[in-house]
Amino acid sequence: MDAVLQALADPSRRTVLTLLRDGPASAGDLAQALPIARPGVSRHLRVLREAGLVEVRQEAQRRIYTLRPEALVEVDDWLEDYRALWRHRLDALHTEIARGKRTT
Amino acid sequence: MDAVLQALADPSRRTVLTLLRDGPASAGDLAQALPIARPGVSRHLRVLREAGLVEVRQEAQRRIYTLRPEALVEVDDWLEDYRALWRHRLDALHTEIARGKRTT
DNA sequence: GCGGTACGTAACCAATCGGGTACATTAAAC
DNA sequence: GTTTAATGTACCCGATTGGTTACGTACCGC
Repeated sequence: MDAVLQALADPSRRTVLTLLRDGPASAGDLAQALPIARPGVSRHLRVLREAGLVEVRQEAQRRIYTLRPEALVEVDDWLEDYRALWRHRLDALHTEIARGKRTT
Repeated sequence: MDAVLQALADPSRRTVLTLLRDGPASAGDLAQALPIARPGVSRHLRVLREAGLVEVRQEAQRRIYTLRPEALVEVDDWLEDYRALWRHRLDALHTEIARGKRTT
């Protein structure tokens, strides 16, 4: 969980995930799609891999990266504890509007 | 969105959110529950506030922080694009694995 | 007023991060 | 075996982070 949220904090890494949603891609392809040089992308990919968000397979000299969306289930589960709260809050808000009241 | 994920990357800040799930708390209370000194907590609270994850109200000398779980809806929405993917993956693991195609 | 309490902010510092360039490595092609 | 392509790693460097202590500020009780 920690590693996943850490990985998601960086915009470049989130872009990589977005790109991989369209299908697997090589490190070079990903680097070309980003505004940073290849070694930088390589390090981002390492972080994503260690967080379990992508997996890699070797294909000749290329390393093909694939999205592992299951890793995001951790985040989904973490959110679960808050979902009830924000739903309750939105409900309460609607109720207050309906009744014309305010709290606190 | 960016600010929210940035805020969530730090474990101390996530702990603050967890604490606030039990109800509003003063900055001092939160600091006492964390292994870091009050000024550090103050800065964490600032980050959380600027991300919209908490809100403050003044009560005499104390500043009472309240969770704003709605801010997490952003993350929930961001996850949405991936949810379909991981469900599909879990659902049809055996059939989809054979997919080795890609475009150049 | 004056002192104490509860904060936030400023200044500082060590550590980490995210970028770059240069080099190492691996596999294919010849 | 030498060359070329693809990619990771090592190293450096400036910026940011997360923690500290010291200080400033607002509020209450006296």
